[in-house]
Amino acid sequence: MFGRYNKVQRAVLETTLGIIIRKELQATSMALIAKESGVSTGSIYHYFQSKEEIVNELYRAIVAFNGEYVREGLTQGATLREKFEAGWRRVVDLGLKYPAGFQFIEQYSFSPYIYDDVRLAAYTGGWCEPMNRLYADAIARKLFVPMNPKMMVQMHYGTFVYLLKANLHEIYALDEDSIGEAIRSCWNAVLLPEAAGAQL
Amino acid sequence: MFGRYNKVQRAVLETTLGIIIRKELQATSMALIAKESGVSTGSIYHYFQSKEEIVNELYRAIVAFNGEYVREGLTQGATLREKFEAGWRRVVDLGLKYPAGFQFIEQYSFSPYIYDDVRLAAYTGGWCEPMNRLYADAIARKLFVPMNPKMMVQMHYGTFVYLLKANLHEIYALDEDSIGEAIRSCWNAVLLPEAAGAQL
DNA sequence: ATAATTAGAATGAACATTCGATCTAAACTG
DNA sequence: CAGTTTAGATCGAATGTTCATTCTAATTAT
Repeated sequence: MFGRYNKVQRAVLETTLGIIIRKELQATSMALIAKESGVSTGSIYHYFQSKEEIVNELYRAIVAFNGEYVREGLTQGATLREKFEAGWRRVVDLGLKYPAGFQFIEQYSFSPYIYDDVRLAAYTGGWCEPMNRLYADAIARKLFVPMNPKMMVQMHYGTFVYLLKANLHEIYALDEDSIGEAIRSCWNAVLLPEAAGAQL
Repeated sequence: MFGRYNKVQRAVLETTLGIIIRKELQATSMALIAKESGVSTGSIYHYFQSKEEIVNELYRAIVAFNGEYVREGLTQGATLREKFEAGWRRVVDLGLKYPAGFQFIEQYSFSPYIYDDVRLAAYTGGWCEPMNRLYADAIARKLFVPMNPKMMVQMHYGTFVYLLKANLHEIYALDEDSIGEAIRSCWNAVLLPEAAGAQL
C-alpha cells in the first residue's frame, strides 16, 4: 500500500491510518502517532510538513493503490458482463482485505481536510474514470438504460460501500454468495430488458 | 427539526449543525458555537453537559425527524410498488430539502463520537426497521429475490446516499427524472423476473 | 568533518470546561 | 400592592490541559 515510501514514512502513514480508523481525526495527535510508530515528532516533521500533509499523503497513497487494483480488474474478462463483475468484485475485495484504507477513503473523500487538488487528482487517478467509460460504452451499445453513466457508477458504488460498511460493523456477515447476488442485482438494475438475452 | 427544544437549545443545535457541515467537528469549537448562536459558553453548558452531548443530541433529533418523515411515506400507497416508491422518494427528499441533516447522519452514523446507545436507538427509532419489514414481506410473497432484507435495504440506501452526495457536491444535477429512474432501477435490481407482471 | 537524521523538551496557541458575578422574573410576605 | 427573597438563567473572563509545531542538541552516516 505504501510501496513508494521509505521506512520512516511508511511507519508514520500506516500508524496514522490505524489511529484515524480506530479513533477519529480529532483524537489522532502527533504525540500518539510518534509513540505508536516509534518515530519521534522531530523526525515526523523532517519527512512531513504538517499533520494535514500526512493525512493528504495517506489519501493520495490509498487512492493510487485502490485505483490500480480496480483498474486491473476492469481489464480482466472479455465480455461487458465479465468486466462489470470483475471490476465490482475488486471494489468489494478492497473493502474486505484493506478495511482501514477503504474506511479512510469513505470518510475523507468529501472532507474539507483534503486539499481540493488532491481530491481532484483522485478522480482521474483512481478507478472512477475507467468504470464510467465501461458504463458509457454499455449505454452506447444499448445494453444499459440511458442514464448519466457517472450517476450509475456512483449509485452502484454506494451500493457496495453500504454493503461493506454494514459488514464491517457486523450488522450481518458478507459471504461469497451475497457478494455475487449483490453484483447480479446491480447488473439487473441497469440492464435494458431488451438486452437481457443478447451476447454481452 | 428541533421542535421539542427551547429557543436557546434550538439555536445551539442549529448553529452546531451548520458549523459541523461547513467545517468539520475538529474545527467546531465551543467559542465558535457561542459566537454564531448568540449564546454564551456559560449558557451552553447550562443546557448541555458537554460538546459531545450536543453532537449526540443533534444526532438523536435528526434521526427522529428523518425517521418520522420516511415512515410517513411508507404508509402511503396501497401496493408494494407504491410503498417502495414513496419510501425511497422520502429518503431522497430529505437529502434534498435538509442537506445538512442528511450529511450529518451520513458522517456520524458510524463514528465513535456517537454513543453506542444513541446509535442503537437510531436503528429502532428511525425508518430502518419499517423499511426492512417492507422488504421482508416482499421476499415472503416471492416478489423480491431471496436475499437478507437488511442487506438489500442497506444496499439501496447506499445507492441513494451516493446519488445525493454527488448531487450535493455538484458532480451532476439530480432532477425529477433521474430520481424516478434511480428508484425504478433499484426496484428492477431486486424484483424476481417471475413476479414482473403480477399485481404488486 | 560535514551533512543528514533523530530525539524529545520547550513553546505558544487553541480549546473545553468552570466559576463567580449579574441579571430576570416569579413567588412570597406584611 | 410595594418590598423582599429566591431560583434559575446568562454572561464572559479565568483555568488548566492538550496539541501542533519548533528548536537545539545529540547521533549517525558519508
